[in-house]
Amino acid sequence: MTSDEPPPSRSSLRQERADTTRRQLLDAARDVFEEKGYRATTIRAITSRASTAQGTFYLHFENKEDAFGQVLAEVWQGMLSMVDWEWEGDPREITRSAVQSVIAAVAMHPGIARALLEGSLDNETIEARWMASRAVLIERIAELIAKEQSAGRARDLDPLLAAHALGSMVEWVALNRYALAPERHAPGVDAMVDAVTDLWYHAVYRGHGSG
Amino acid sequence: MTSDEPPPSRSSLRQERADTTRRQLLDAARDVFEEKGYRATTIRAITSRASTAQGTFYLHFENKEDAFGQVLAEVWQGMLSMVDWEWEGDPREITRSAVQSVIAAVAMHPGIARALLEGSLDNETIEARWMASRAVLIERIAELIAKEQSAGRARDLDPLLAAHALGSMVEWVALNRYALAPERHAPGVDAMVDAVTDLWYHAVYRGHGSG
Amino acid sequence: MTSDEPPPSRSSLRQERADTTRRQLLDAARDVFEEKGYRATTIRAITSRASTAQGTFYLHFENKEDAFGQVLAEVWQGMLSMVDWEWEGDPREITRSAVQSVIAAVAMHPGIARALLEGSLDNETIEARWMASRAVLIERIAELIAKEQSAGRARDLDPLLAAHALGSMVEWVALNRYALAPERHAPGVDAMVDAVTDLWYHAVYRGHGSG
Amino acid sequence: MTSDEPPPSRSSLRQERADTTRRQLLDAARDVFEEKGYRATTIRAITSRASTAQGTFYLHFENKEDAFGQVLAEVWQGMLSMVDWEWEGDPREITRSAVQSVIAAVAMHPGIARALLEGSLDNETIEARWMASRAVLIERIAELIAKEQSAGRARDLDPLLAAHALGSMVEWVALNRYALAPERHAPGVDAMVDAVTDLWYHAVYRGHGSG
DNA sequence: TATGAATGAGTCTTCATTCAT
DNA sequence: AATGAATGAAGACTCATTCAT
Repeated sequence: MTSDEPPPSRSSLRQERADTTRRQLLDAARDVFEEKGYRATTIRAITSRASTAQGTFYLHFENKEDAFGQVLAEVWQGMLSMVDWEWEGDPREITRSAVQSVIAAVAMHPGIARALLEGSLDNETIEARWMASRAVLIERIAELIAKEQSAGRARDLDPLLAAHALGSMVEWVALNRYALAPERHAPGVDAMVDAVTDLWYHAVYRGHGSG
Repeated sequence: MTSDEPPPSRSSLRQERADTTRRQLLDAARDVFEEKGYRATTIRAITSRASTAQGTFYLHFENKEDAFGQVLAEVWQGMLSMVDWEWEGDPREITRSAVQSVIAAVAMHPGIARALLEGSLDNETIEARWMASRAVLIERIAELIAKEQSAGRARDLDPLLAAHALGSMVEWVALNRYALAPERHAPGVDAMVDAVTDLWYHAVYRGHGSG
Repeated sequence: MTSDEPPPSRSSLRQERADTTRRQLLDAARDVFEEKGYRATTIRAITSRASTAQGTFYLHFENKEDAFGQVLAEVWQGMLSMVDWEWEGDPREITRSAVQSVIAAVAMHPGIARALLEGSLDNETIEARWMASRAVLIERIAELIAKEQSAGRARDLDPLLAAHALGSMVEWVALNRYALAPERHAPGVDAMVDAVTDLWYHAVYRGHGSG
Repeated sequence: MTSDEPPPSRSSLRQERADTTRRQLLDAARDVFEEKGYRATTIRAITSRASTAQGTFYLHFENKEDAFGQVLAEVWQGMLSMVDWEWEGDPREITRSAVQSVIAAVAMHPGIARALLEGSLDNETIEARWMASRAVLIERIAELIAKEQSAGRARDLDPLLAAHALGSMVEWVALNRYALAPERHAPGVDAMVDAVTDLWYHAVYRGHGSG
């Protein structure tokens, strides 16, 4: 009682309960989206896995789209932190780190990545969110290219168009190899990262002797 | 048509009718898929546009997936013929032609391209077909790279992995820019083709002075 | 076969079937609306009573509102034909006939009348339909009053306002006595008609000695 | 308030709190019923407007029906006091006053009036309350008519039936014009009151020359 | 071959009410 | 007295597919 923590108020206890429920729902949602994809995921499946009444879902989310958004935010959180590249240092390493981040993120949550694709085709809000997210990434790539051009290291190409193309390359390679047709025995993440990094590097950087 | 043909048997007449109906359905299906996408397309919408009864659809197609497959076969036909690149000549021109083919094909049938993506996420058969189709394309790219390597023009890289990455780049750029979010004021096809070709070329070919 | 009737075409046979189904649904809808009112009536209740699948309902009606509209049209049909008064003859008889028509119509289908009231409060389309229907009736009453004024028989009063008030009187008496609170032992239709007619007559017509 | 009162006991303080809460809820309920009508009013909307938890509602009311009843009691209170006509004086003025009271009451709380109608169709208890309330009013009208008949002023008609009809006329005119379809450019309250009064008067009172 | 009426499974969402704290 | 999280029942509507004619 003399400690600097306030006694747990009535509301904080309830809050704790609510948070638990919310977490159960969010975890369940993540799992179901991962397994079933966006459209095939039903509210009932989520609440059922979370051992909750259906109505409880709507206490914590507006609707399926909202729940997916929150699941994405969490997974994205991890992905974005990975994407928080070091922009300083060896160009090749920077490139590699960027490529690695994206591919690893998709490889880690292939079902969610696939659901994102599916959700975007089904729901304009999800599409808009994703496109906005992509735009940020591409913008950063464009900035990197521009900076390297200023330093005389990168070739003379339109930074934004190049960023679009290179970002697309990484993204689609990742989605195709790890989120679509996952039955194929894809090459390991590392080999893929190496190959893509190599292409990216030579596409952007100038004169490297013989390659 | 005048006399040297046997009088059309009853069955051939019937066959002719059936072919007409089939064609109407196929045209209608193509249009509706283009407009609505895969999931949003209903059998009723197709038969309605074809001025046919709903049941008639099932005389000519097994189900929606089958109809989409047949639509795709026709459109693909056109797309693949465009992809029938000239593999001889100036490497840069070969590259450009390949890039151009893919982007133009998507730009010409954006709705179908989007529906293909959507259908693949919804239906394993469609996904498998697409993946098979992709594999052919990628295989050809890999062969091209290998050949250029033999000729000493291309750098030393894994042809298949590189083909995957480069094919993905072109494909996803095309889909993103022309089939998804088409409201964005995308750069013209030509500018995009130039930019992608340039990246591809420098990524693959060796030593080009300063770039 | 030699008669002038065409042999029943395939479609007419099917049409007949469809008409039967439609009739079953319409009858069922009328009964359920009559029993349960507007809101409490569910599609399932209707199709269940009609021994039909739920989907079949939507083959014949757009939705509940539409079905109610069609039920109303039939019942209304009967009511309107009753309301197709003779506008010539003894003023008192005209008045009586009008009053009688409305009250009898409600007394004959009290549940539907109640459902109409309920539906109007729930659904703007239904409300609009009813209001339009009322407007016609009131307009006719107003015309009658105006005519009687021209003939020097009716008092000098605003025909439209009077029509509103008198129409409301009949309508609400009917609804209250026969559609709401039907548990009360209401006076017989005839006594009510007499009383209302008498009030109406004296309210409108001029100088009748002592009454 | 200053000193001659005993110090408020803990329970009376609590009571005071409760009364405040109750009042907030009642005010909120009145406002929401007025705005949304009976069915569309949710407990959540009421407690939300009252800045109260949902559970609190059930400490003060049994359910929605009960809350509406209490709201009605308050509003009715006001309405009934208006209906506390002067039963002495010029017959025409008495009539006018009665008509005016009803119409003004509805015009003052159109939403509540509409909700009453709606609630009556939804809930037997509300319907019974209303019917009981109506009965009192009609009874008084009947008494007035009987009295006027004794005085030789009113015509020879069944007082109760006439009261039903005349009460209905006023009530339904008011509800229609001011609580339902309020978008119509209704005639002003005064014009309507005049017209209805005029009809009522001539319907009931005897021999007034030419009108 | 063509018809089109019939089927019925499947899903989101709202809301009055309860109850542990 | 107050809280507010949790409950779970209830209902409209779509659509791929079948089948008797």
